[in-house]
Amino acid sequence: MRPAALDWSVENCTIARAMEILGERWTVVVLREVFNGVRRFDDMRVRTGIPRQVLTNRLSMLVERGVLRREPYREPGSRPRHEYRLTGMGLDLWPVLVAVLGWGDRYLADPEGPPLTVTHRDCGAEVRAALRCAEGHDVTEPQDVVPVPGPGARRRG
Amino acid sequence: MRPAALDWSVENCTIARAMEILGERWTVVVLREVFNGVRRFDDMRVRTGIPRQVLTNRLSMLVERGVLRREPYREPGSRPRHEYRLTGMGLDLWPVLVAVLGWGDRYLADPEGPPLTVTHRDCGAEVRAALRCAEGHDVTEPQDVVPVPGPGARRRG
DNA sequence: TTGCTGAGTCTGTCAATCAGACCTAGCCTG
DNA sequence: CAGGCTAGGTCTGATTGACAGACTCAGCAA
Repeated sequence: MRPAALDWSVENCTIARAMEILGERWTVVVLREVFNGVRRFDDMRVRTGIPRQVLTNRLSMLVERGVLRREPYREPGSRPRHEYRLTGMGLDLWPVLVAVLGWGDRYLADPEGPPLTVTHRDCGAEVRAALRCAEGHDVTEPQDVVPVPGPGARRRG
Repeated sequence: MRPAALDWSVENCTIARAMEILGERWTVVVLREVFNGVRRFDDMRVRTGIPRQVLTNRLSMLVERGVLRREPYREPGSRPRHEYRLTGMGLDLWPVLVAVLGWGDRYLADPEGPPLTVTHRDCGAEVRAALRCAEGHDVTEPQDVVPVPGPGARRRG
């Protein structure tokens, strides 16, 4: 059976566009750091082992794309510096990070368990990414999700 | 304030491990194709424009890592071939793909809207990735999620 | 004046990406 | 059974990116 997807163009696919930002080796690791509250160049570098040049590139790319912003700050007794903080666009990446974390925890963790969990501030219970439809139904089986062309779909030329 | 994360090692971080698989330029795009039902080498290549060599590499990497499997099939009147299908581990990437799609749709879509939506098979309503805690509370604000060291956490040496 | 520190830049090496040409197994047609 | 077609690749060479290690630079402090 010929997949229906073959009739539709992928030139404006938003997954591809998102992966142009997120799809470089270290980008998501940098975002993990920022979500964890690590906001300064050298802290990130020491923790992650990312080469300086690459970290510089990734951070400026993320600033340029609007995911992070540079925020000046000044600690008493040192000169003014800046740190990297999430913008609204960046904060909205939480579900992506949590989804990746959940998958990694399930298939790639060491036997003793994952090194990090995310919890709900109010009740302390573990937070996970779940799929839900606009009608409020939970979607647990992958087979229950059907991709369909959206408003911006274009036929292939 | 010094971030607590600095005390913890990241060597066994499951996000980093997941991104070793997902974090290459084309991997997620390949997965998007497979989730959309496009399972054959040439269909993918024509649709995505991925260079042959790279597509070969990505597919065999994904097979090797257990995300895809090669399935032989035979269409009447042609020789036996094989196609790529998701394993259980691969199917569990749905929440990741949907989360990326949701973010991309929100910030990177063309004005006329996203080219693809995912819907619930039963009711046809749009499916989105949401965060929920184990107690069943919905988590809508990024600030309501708190990262804490998990069972596999190691102090930094 | 010299030194320290956070946040870089510069340089050279090595690996990955990419485009484009070439190859190959099995089927089909003449 | 020779030749062609096609899906699914290899091979080759040019460009880009990752990486390590050394160097730079601004401002504070001794």
